[in-house]
Amino acid sequence: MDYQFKDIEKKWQQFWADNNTFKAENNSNKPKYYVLDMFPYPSGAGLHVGHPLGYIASDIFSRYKRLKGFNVLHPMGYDSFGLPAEQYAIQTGQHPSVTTEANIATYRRQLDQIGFSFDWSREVRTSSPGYYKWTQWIFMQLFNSWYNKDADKAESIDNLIAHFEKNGSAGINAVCDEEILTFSADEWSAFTEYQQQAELLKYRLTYLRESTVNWCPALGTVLANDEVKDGFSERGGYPVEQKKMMQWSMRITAYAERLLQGLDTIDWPEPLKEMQRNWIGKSVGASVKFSITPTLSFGEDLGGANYIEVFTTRVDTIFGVTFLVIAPEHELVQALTTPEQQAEIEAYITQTKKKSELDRMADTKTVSGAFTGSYVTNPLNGEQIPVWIADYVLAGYGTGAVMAVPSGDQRDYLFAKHFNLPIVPIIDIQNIETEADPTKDGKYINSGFINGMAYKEATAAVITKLEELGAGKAKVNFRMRDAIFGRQRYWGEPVPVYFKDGLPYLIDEKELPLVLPEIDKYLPTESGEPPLGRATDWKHPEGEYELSTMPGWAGSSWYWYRYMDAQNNREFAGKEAIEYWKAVDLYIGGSEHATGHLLYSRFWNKFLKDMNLVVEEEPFKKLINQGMIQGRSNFIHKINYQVVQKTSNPDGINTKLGGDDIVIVYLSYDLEKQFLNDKIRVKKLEDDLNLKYKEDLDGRGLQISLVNATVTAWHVDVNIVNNDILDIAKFLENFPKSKDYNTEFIMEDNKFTCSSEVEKMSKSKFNVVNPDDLIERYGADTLRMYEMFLGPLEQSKPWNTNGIEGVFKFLRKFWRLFHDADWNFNVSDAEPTKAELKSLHKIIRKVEEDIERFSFNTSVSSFMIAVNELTDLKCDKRAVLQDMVIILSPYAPHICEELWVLLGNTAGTLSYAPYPKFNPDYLVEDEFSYPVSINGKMKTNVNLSLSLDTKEIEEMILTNADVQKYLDGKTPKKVIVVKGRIVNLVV
RNA sequence: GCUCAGAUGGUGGAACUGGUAGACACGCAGGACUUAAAAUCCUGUUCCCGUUAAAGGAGUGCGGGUUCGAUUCCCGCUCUGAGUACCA
Repeated sequence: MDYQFKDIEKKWQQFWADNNTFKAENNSNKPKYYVLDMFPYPSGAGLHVGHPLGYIASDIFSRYKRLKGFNVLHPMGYDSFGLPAEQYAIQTGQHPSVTTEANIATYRRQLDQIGFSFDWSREVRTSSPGYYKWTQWIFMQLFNSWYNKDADKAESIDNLIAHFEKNGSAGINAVCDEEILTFSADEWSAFTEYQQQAELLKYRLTYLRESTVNWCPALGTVLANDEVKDGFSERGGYPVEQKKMMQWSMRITAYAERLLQGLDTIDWPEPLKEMQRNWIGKSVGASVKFSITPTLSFGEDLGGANYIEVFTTRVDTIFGVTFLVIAPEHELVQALTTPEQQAEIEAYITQTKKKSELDRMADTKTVSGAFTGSYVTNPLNGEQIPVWIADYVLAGYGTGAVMAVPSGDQRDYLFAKHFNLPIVPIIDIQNIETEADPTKDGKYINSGFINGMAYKEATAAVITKLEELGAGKAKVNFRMRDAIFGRQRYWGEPVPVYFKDGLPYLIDEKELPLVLPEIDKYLPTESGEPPLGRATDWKHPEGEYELSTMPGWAGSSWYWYRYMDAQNNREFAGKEAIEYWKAVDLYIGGSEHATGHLLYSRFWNKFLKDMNLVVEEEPFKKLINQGMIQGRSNFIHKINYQVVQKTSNPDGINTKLGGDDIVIVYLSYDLEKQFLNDKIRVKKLEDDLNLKYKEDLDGRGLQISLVNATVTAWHVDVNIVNNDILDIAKFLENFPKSKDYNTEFIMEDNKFTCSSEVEKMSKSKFNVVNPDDLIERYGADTLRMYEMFLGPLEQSKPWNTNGIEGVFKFLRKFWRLFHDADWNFNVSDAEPTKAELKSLHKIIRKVEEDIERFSFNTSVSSFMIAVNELTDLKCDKRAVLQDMVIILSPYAPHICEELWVLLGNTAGTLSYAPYPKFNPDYLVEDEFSYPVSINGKMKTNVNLSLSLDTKEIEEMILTNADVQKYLDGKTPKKVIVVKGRIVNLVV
């Protein structure tokens, strides 16, 4: 029979499901291998076309690893809490769980028909109570923990309480809020319950704090920094504003250093690691205190502080400081402002506030600021330094204050120039005539005791001096902020917390899961509380439950552990399962999760490790980014002509644009250039059109004019365009507009071509290609191989189905190797020939090498070469073909299962068949065709035995008649012979 | 601005540690089969010049360099994509 992909694929998908072919055991003599895909959010649009790319790659790898004798865990699930389902619920009143369920069904159907080897018995859904019970449980562990900097790990809050009871706050080195109390053991005991809990909250790894959040009024929720792009929400593109709110936060900053260090231990793409490094943003420097010049005559209260603390990465430039700049929001601004400067400062602050965050970011060129009137003292030379405020200093970074060194920092330089502040050079080789020079080379000048020193020495000396004076110390600063962990939304995990006297308490573990309550509407309450405020009975016996829910990243920050032991209802995953699978060996997914999911997951993993709940410090040993799939749009070109009034009126010729109601004229793209410049052809077309539509035109006294005609490109559905050639019949069928109007297609040779462009894939651009359609037309095996054939996995590429025919032809050709001319299955048991074995072993080695380096596109090409060779050799030997079936099976599993059984093997054994062993003996050659180049230019080939040594080769080449011809009697100056590779003659 | 990635025929792309640039596939052109079309098969296909096959020459974004030899290594630049953005 001919290759019937539909029957074959359905049959084997059913077989795999019925026989649990890909069920992984949590125990095996085989080595383990864990292949993870980023699980999808089940959106209403169905599986996004970008998804299969990574899934196919990971599936090929999983199937390959099984053949290689590994116990492979390859699970799939759904990140099923999220905004779109809730938006839909708001519009339709339908419960998000209903939509989610329906969408999951679609996803499952789509995934199944691609033939993935997932172990579905381990499926997870973040929105099912059986799953989010453990998300809530992990939240509780975080609540019950603090970060001990001395031990450099998280510890139980009970340890901290014990310490407080015994020693008070002394000797605690914790990552905590800035304002903590200092107290003795006795004082602690004397604290009320409320005071104790309030104090402990400042240490917990998840805590409540008033923070400035990205509030999105349109979505009615708070967004994480990585969900905001240029002041707009990433999802939906609604404006985002800054708002102060009581919020749950996660003390991810406690792990900043470990998150940074850990990057060096994992095999991830360098750009991705770089993104995380930038996000963490470690800078090594020093903090310096500039004491405020005493006796503030205007008598403001400084609140105990008599200094401004700055953070700098160039403490060596401290002698070049000529002013201090603090953020307009800095807490000392009011205190520092002198009465004379009051008006100016106030005006500046008002002006800054008016500017939105967006403007402030966009407008980096204009210099602005205001003088407070106060001065501080440089701790190293006692100089009086004016204090300014300016919005280029950010309140949220460092201490919100900088020491300005205009000679070395360009922004400070511009500021100094603008406000006429002094610029002092501090390094002998510095050139500061037109701009700042941040050099670290040269020797210091104008710099007190470090004059004459070099950078390293000077930095150390300054820090030592500052420490002596108590005016500063070495300090490391991170850009990363604690992660906000709350959404004012319904469709998320409820936070397992209730409030008593305004302080949060955990619910009892026995009460988990705290199930999402039913509500009447999915909108905030009239008083502006989150949707959970609508639930009746949303109360704990001791107090009110938390009304916000967890953010999207909560459920995805630990899901790979749930796969290890998905049915466990006593633990998030059993110890044995965790100790067996340990960590993910290969993770494939998009780089868009670089600073979200992938960072939060590493954070939770490190925390779980500190709690001795998991065994690995890093969750994803190797990670590969699949490239983004862009859209490839097609355009149909329409001629915009004019319709002219036949009889001119007194004002001359009356013209109007367009004539769609008479006839729409489309121009084949390949004709466009020559056509519009060809006056004769244009005139001919004009006459033709006027003749053809004469009746209609005459009736209205009109005439078509192609003078000054232009062409406009319109998006056309890529699904009715094949290799840029439009299917006109389908076009007329699909577009109502074309049906109701007369339509002309200007073309040659019956081919109407469209132009194309790469842009974002979207419905509005008619460039969405649904994998379902391709499977219908070519089958899953073709789709799988074609997606790999497109190019390197990591590279972004437009979704273009131009070459899919070639892959389909390849599979048919492969099928034909096993069949005779009448499509009868027919293989021979004869011994394979040398040439057949050579082809086979070439591909065995090549595919193995390619898969190991994730170069799937090159192995598809190699398969084609192998099948071409075997076809030419008319190979029908079982010994060769059976091995071919095994090595091709990870790529095209359905056709291979079918052939495997036709070859007489037991159904279902292919997935665990041993991978053929490569034997180099079959590839040994005894001759090589040496390319001979002269001065590096390839001229000719000479066949020589590989047993010859260099000297003999040289002789043979020089005496070769062909080579002599090229040498033209000259003797080469130099002869380079690389055995088995090349010969190069220098003349 | 900074950081990272990339640039090879008409198109997607190949070329492992410097060693025959353009594998494989699409498209295109020509041919076979067919009443015809589709499907299938065969041949050709980097460009220029030339042609009976030839023989030349140029060529991996641009300009230099190292080397017997560079798509590959080094320096400078241009463009494209991604991330990030007054980070002190």
